Amino acid sequence: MSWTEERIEKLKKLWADGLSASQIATQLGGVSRNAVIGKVHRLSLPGRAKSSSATAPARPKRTTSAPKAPNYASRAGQRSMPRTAGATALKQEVAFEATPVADARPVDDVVVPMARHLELIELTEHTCKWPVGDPLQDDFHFCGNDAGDSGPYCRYHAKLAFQPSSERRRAAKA
DNA sequence: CCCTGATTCGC
DNA sequence: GCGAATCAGG
Repeated sequence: MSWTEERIEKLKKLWADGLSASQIATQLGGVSRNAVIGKVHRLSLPGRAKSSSATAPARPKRTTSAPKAPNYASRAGQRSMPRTAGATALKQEVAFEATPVADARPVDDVVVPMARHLELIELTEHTCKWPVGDPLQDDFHFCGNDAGDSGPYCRYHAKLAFQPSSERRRAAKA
């Protein structure tokens, strides 16, 4: 995909909201987190403030014109990207109010890539059991994405549920 | 292991 | 301009 005006706007918004590059990439769809970061740089958007390092610490620079055998066995086979299974895009374009108030987000689907909208009875031991919506509401459902074998949640929700990571506590509402 | 952003550079 | 590969760090 290419960087259309709309997609760039979305990128700016999400980046400004403090979402991680991978999360932005997931929501935009069709791009990797690297693409997002690369774009952020090209747009000259302010990156994440780093204490002092990470920026200009005399790097060895990558070996130019060198075969550089990529013998990174530990890095092989673990790309990330197509987490979207034909899911519908979020209702992004819609609400784009000019309200200066920044605390009126739905919270629940702000960072959720997609959901299979499974009902309780449809859950299996491999479906993400992350609840979406209000259990007291009729439209309550579960994420339902593959939760693998290491937990009750899919990768994203496992992150949101556990470890506050290090950065952004915003989106990770209780 | 998972993740984060930052940088370089071939395309 | 784009983004994969890579690096550096949590």
